[in-house]
Amino acid sequence: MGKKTNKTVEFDSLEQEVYLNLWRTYDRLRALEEDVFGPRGITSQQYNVLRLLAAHHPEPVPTLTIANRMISKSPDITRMLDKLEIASLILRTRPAENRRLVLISVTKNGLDLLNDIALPLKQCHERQLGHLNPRELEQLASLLRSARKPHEEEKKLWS
Amino acid sequence: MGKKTNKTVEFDSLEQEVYLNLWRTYDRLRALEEDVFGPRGITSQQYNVLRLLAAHHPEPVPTLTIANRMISKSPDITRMLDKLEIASLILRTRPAENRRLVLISVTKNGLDLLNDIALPLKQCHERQLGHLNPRELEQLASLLRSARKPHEEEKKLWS
DNA sequence: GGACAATAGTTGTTTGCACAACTATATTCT
DNA sequence: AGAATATAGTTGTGCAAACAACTATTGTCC
Repeated sequence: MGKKTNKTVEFDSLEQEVYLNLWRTYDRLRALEEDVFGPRGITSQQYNVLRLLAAHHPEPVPTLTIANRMISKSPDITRMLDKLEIASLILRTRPAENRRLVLISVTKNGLDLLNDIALPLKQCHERQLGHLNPRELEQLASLLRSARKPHEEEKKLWS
Repeated sequence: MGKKTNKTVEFDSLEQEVYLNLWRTYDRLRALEEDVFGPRGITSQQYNVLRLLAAHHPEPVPTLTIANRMISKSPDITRMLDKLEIASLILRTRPAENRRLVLISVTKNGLDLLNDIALPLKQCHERQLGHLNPRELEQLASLLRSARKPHEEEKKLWS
């Protein structure tokens, strides 16, 4: 009784164990990424949007296409793009042919930011996962893909 | 040029690929869990706190010990416990021996909620990951543990 | 035993996320 | 051509997370 117990919380199932490990691991690695993005005044979601736009550059991309390709879906896409526009990292245009669309393109500023962040980010990824060998990394990526496969909506092919 | 390109965003490194897969997979599976917790007016963080308290029950646990064992660290522990206390799922006491501490214990209500949620949650985990076989699940859990190992502070042994 | 430091929580503030309701534009169907 | 429907974004609101500054209590050490 009086003894300071250090009981561990057992898992209820193997599936739960995997899920909690997934959560914890994501959380730990995310914290490292935030050390890269935070000081540069950008979130990792915003970075991924810029990355997507750069991949399509110089073609612009409609707002909701971006939203659908985001890793973590954000109904807040408008306000997020607002911030990127204020920082003049992106540009919005409303084409005359279809005035419902708002087309987004990355600016020179945006491309420069991507460029500046590339090396520190690569180093961050190295710190995050560089201790695993390529075989383990491939295996992990593959298992993660299988894990979420039944839960992916088609058409939403991010990255 | 005029052609509707459907360019995919390439990964800059294997590590980045794994990290983005981790993020996406976590996000997809989390959405499923929220379907279980949301309607019951509890978050998965709160659930994990109750689970921790139940594992120690009837011994109470100090506030910051809980905070340190949480999967995703929350500086917001006080306000989170406020909500659990209002829902009378936990109880707070300030021991006379050390009045800095606030000891938390789970109530009958809290234990009942855990009980009610156990089956639907188990079914959710089954939906999340039941399509992987036990060998794959073990392998995934193991790779996830290795992945975050260098980033775990000792002493913060969650679960 | 009184100043200083360490421990344990709390509160303030800002930003991000989620859900839903809303506006504007284009397409379809009779 | 005009009503109904579908598409594309935007805005309102409430809740949760992140970071830092603050209070209260206890322990340490001349």
